[in-house]
Amino acid sequence: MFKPTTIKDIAKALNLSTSTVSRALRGGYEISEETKKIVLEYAEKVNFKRNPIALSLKERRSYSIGVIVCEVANQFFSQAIDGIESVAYSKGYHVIISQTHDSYEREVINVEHLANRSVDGLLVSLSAETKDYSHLEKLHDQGLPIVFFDRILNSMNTHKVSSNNFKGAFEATEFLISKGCKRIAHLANASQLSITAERQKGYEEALRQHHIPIDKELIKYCKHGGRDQIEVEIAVREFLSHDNPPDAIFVASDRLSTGCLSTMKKYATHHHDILVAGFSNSELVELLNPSLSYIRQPAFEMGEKAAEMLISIIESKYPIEEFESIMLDTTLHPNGV
Amino acid sequence: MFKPTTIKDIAKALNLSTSTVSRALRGGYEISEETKKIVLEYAEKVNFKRNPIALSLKERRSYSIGVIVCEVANQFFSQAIDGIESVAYSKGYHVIISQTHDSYEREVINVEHLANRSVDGLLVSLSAETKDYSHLEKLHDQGLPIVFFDRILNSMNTHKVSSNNFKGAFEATEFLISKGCKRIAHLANASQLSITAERQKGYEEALRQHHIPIDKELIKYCKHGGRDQIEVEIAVREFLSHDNPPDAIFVASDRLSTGCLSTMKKYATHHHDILVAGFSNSELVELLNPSLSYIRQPAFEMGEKAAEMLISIIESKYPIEEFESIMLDTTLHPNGV
DNA sequence: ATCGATGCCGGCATCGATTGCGCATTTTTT
DNA sequence: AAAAAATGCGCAATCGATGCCGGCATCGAT
Repeated sequence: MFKPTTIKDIAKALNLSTSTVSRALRGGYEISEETKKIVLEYAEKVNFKRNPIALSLKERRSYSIGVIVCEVANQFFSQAIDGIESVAYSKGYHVIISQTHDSYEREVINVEHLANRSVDGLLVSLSAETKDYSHLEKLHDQGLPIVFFDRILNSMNTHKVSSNNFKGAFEATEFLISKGCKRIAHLANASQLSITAERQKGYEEALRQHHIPIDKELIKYCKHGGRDQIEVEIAVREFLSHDNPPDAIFVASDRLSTGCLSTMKKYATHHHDILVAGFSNSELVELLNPSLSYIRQPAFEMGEKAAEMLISIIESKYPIEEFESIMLDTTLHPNGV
Repeated sequence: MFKPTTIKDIAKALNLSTSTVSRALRGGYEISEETKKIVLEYAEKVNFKRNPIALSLKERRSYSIGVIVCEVANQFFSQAIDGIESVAYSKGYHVIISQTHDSYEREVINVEHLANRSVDGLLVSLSAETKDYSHLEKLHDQGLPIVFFDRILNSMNTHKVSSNNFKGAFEATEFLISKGCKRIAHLANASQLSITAERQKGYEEALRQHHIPIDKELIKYCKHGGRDQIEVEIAVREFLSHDNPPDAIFVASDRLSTGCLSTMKKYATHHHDILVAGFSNSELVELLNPSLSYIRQPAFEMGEKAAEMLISIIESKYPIEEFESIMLDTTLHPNGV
């Protein structure tokens, strides 16, 4: 069937040994200019490409990095992936993308799959459901380079890239307060995620500084990250049907933001009275109705940084001792009213 | 660094040969139950996983399939990828995703990259810029299985999956006519794409059947598929500033649809007088303002079908002679007015 | 008792590319 | 002119897993 030319074919055709061909093809300090020219020309002619799989076996590495995200349909992640790819390609690495759909089982399967010597390192943003991290810790202990981005595992000693979630949440909440809102609800992601805790702290701190009491009934978590629309819908409808309903909602993530708006449009007759601000990297935000004030994360840059860090670990000669945590700033985009 | 246990390590530890261990690990009809048990237990204990790279080298295949799309941020493609993955995983294949960003150069690089014996087959949706298909034809001639979906290359003799673009376009245009529109513009994708031609035919046929003259000035192509927002903006602004401007726009693809709406919101003071209908698989469509009537493609199913077809070619013992072209129906979702 | 049949397992080559070592020549040095 | 150095290239091992072939023992049959 599909059978590309190998170094052996060239050797046979040119009546040389495979070693000579191999050396002629790369550097080749020990090969005469003449032979080198013959080999290179012939290789070009038969469109020779070295077999990366054979190389991986020999070199015990694959020049590819694995990316674990909840889903590529999420614009934050697709932008981050663009950043990852731009760095990876420029350094000669493949990128293999794997989606967890915020499921713990899928995360375990995908991580094991990728780790098994087919990637040189892993870029991970945790699934919303994940509470047990042993699948990652085991691999990391065995020496597989791992860098976290966005949804971080604080307890693991490695590089991490995140955005300033506390500040982003704080600014968004303060913006809602500045618009006169007094009862601000918080629609949050799964409680075990790093981003959830950080964003909730920012939200609470803003309320505190403006002397607005924190009402636990106005904070709801989506433990599957809004994997099913219904999960978001239930939470938002509880807000809406509250005896003393909120006059604003601060939403902690992309998927939840749009889910929240859909629900409001569907069920709230008076939805223009409720301001919504949330994290979103969607390019369609400005076209939404009800409108959404949004906090944007520098997804592309986060991807770039994470990929650079991972590749630096992979290519480091010695075990890394000192690990970095990078935090990038978000931007607030007010909208509506 | 990262060094997983190999079959050799097990052999040494158990004082057996590698062949025995190998056979004990899989079926092993020639190995005594006793040795088999010892090997399996030890393998389990040291968490042995066979090295897929070594296997790929030996078997001359990788159990992975490559997917070439313009970008994963596009919901149509991310949904198609979900379909592809669901089939691929269930049959034991990896999925490697590669983005062209509608650039011809990137397509060539990515295709070559994947083809080089690291994938067993390719699932391709052409880039908007691509006019020369030799990079794909060469590989196909060499025997690499290729299946097209969505953006098809008609001249290549292989399986193809598309949606009924003609019918979808026809219905959307007819819908606009039924709403009383008389001057319906068409914002199209790159002219060499299969979907562009099919959708344009549907549009023109609807006009013809309703005795509306076809005005070539009301048809504009985006030859980079709307890779840059500015490309769409220029086209739409030309529509808007026309002496006799359109009262509706039929848009041929997802990215163009949203780009069109943005531009209208930005520049058209009277944008509510212009109806817009277009292809879109975005989950946010219902929340858009200006509103959009949309044609939805069965992206997930298209991905499933394409993956099934590709895997059937890969696993077929004999060269396939008869190729299929599958066409799935779209659905129209009217909105606004 | 000898031969054949089986059961169980090890040796070796293989997939494609790389590389240390070593063997020829040729060129340079003394 | 003889010794030393340099040049150009081939042999064989290696990476991990597999599978053909062949060896050795045990058993039953003739």
